[in-house]
Amino acid sequence: MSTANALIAALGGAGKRLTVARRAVADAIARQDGHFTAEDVLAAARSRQRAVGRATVFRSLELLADLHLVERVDLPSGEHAYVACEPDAHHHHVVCSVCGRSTEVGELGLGPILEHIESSTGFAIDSHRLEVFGVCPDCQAAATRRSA
Amino acid sequence: MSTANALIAALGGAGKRLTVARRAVADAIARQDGHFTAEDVLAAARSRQRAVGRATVFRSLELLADLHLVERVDLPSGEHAYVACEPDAHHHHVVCSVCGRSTEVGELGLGPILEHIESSTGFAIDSHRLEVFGVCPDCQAAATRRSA
DNA sequence: CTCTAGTTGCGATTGAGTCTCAACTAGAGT
DNA sequence: ACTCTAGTTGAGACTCAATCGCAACTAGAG
Repeated sequence: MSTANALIAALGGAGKRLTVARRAVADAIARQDGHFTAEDVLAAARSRQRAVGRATVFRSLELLADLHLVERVDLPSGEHAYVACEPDAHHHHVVCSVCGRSTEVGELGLGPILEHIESSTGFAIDSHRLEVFGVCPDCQAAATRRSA
Repeated sequence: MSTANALIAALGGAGKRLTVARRAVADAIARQDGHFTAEDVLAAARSRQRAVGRATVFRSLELLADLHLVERVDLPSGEHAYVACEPDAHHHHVVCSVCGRSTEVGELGLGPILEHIESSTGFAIDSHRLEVFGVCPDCQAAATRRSA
């Protein structure tokens, strides 16, 4: 599972200790498909006989979020979830509202739009969040099949 | 306070009863400047001797959100807040991270971007949320003054 | 004025997320 | 390999927003 290793390596690179608990969290995240909640990670770690304390999961998630290895997403339902993501470029997530899987999309020319907002409102914009929700190809196909 | 009346009128138009509790909630929302949390509304109603039950505030907020009279915003801190907004056009909010005041900005050519996402990912997009955080002109001025 | 479905609000409950603090350990130093 | 210590962990108590159940209430139709 290279993703878990990538997470772990990144932690090390940030001068953080590579503890067993963090490896367990990284591992749990790596095998999540799509978005996941803190509880998911907690349960995943627990079910793989490497239980991790609730507090630790939250702390690790916060740590990973700081390093931009995971990103926090607020689902339309109001739930707080996370998605693993590439740390490099600025990007956004498209979340499937049926299966929860998420896909990254790169920066897409939001820049000019933000500039426009800055100049028209006078705000000094320092962050933004674009969350897109829809139905992924798989679920669309499944839906079509079902209704046919 | 025309905003409160607008909210109330809209409720009536949607076939909902115009109860005292709802008027109180509408009133509380109308005098909020910027975003507010459910607790703010609760406290506001309470302090104006027209106390409203906690549950009722949440129900009313949900109702107003359904009618697009308020919109739910997730602050970077993870807090759930609401902002009053015009029900008409599609628009987004720019929230000041210092004072919390929010400004509406209209639709800004996000359409093409979403289409691009649809075609490149195959997702059938049904909703999106753009939240922009920055510092409003007033707070920028205040900050400049302080550091000068 | 009456009737009743839509609403309300109290209080209990849930549950995510935080905090405390003693015990533990990764990894640098020797 | 052994030691030392600051960073880290975890159990569980705790907080507090948010939800629920249900009996009482009331807006508004008839």
